[in-house]
Amino acid sequence: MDKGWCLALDSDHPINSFNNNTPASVASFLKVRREQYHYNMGDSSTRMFQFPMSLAGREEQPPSPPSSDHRLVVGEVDFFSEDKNRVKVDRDDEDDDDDSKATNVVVKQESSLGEVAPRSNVNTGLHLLTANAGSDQSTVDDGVSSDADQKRSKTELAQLQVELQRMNAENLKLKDMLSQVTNNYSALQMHLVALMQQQQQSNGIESAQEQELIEAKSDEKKPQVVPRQFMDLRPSAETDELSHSSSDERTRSGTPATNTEVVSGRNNAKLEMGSSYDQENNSSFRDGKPNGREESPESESQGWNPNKVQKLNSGNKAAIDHQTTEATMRKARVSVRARSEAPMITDGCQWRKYGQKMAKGNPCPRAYYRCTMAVGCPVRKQVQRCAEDRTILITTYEGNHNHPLPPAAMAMASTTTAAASMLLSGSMSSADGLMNPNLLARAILPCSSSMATISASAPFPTVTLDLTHNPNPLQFQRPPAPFQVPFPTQPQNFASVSSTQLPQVFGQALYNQSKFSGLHLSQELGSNSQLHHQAQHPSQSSTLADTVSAATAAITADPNFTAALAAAISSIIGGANNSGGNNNNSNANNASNRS
DNA sequence: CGCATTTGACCCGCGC
DNA sequence: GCGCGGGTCAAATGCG
Repeated sequence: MDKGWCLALDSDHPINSFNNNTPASVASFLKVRREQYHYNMGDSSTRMFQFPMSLAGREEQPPSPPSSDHRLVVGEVDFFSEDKNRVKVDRDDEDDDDDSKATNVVVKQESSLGEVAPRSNVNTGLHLLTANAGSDQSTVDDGVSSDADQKRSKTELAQLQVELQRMNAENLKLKDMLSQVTNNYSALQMHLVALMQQQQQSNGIESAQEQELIEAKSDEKKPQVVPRQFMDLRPSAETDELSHSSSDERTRSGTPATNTEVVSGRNNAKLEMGSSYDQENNSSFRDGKPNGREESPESESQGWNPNKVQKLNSGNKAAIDHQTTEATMRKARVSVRARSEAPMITDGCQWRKYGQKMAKGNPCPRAYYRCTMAVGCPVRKQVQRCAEDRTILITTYEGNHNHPLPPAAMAMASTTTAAASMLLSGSMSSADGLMNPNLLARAILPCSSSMATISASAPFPTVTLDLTHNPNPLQFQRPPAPFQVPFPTQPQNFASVSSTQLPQVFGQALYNQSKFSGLHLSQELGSNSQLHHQAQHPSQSSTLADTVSAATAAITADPNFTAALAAAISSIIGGANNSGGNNNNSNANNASNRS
């Protein structure tokens, strides 16, 4: 500890370090003072030097006073405690900024506590410490400080304390706001899903028999299914069973409840986490049956309960319904097209290549990667160059990370998750299972719907973000450096965001609906939010974090986004009439083509 | 030696 | 049922 304090001693320690607004920073600041004071005053200052120590010890150090004498002092002068002394000081400071008053209070406490250090000593120490280091030496040499200096230093200290407390209070407020927003968002989501579920039920019924059957099923499923779609993109565990059963069985009443129960333990856990866990849980993308391979005891993911419901509802419906249902059962994918000379875009995650195949219709091989940032992380991606334009790199992401992500990875991860989330949630909505891609795209990318396309023709619901065009032609004329997501570019307005920033903007736009932007502030908060994976590492701040924050701020502040999102939700709710429900995404074809 | 990549084999779904 | 193509596995290989 002491060593640490010594190291913390910085002669140039700026007062404005308090901007960090953390007790730790204050503590370190005070530590410096203590160290200097101790140096100046020698042993006689022992008690007094406990003053700063108590401050520091509160936050970052175990209270281990060198001697018992100091205990009283520690307790009494701890500004972070709720004790009366502190309150008194605060009140005095707030009520009256009079320097002398504040000074008096402090001195009183110290005097009463320690009864040792003469006022001059205390003041001298504070003065020395408060003043810049350069002046310390001179002051020490003089051995005496003026009352004005003493008062000034005391006042400054008091002001800093007040400021600190004010910031703490503000911080708490922000936290409350964040949690409130998160809760509201979750509640809204649940409500929306519930509404859609109801509409599904009412609309999907074609015959009395079917209706009965369906109702029975949906009742069983409701509680579990509904949340899952939003809270967890990952394919429901039921999938496993579903996969086991033949397609014929799917249309039948099947065993949704049973299925759910089978995996309920896992699902519940995930739901409780609120998150993120992986959607795919594992290994394979295919929706096939369970394969005996190592990774997938649990399953492959394919389906969602809503899908089942739909199937039940429209069991004998046309091939279209079947098609859309099938597609929905698979995982949503997010495909990003970007120009890059690099073999792979830098998205902040660690990937391990596990396969490469030649895809039909493209002379360029397709590489398969899986996320290695955590064991068992289900996220995979495929990387392939565009056949037409080899400078375009197509990266397709699947799944959600089941581990915290560094800020650098968060942008893309949140992008994919948000896109998938949007895709799936939107897919529930539209009539005849087809949703308006423009609407969705607009909701996702309010500034340029043309960049996001949705494909139902692909084997998986896929959102494609085309970052190869730039709404603002001037912005994309950057050298063909390896594509990096996101670019730590200068902050810009959301409305004029460059295509290269879209991933992060895109992701954050939705991601932050649940997490809000302040996220960097606390880790604890992250656990609440439902949609996803990532709990950030606050420690890894960087320009990226700043960029993300800037984008987030811009997005949340952008009325267009709000409007677009509202429109999307309205459409989803309103458009559910025809739909059997949940299905997917529709239209535009693109992305992954299975030739 | 450990880890990552390569690459052929295998599994699976789908269409014919 | 067979072939095709996508996706994954895992032994072989390469690299630091």
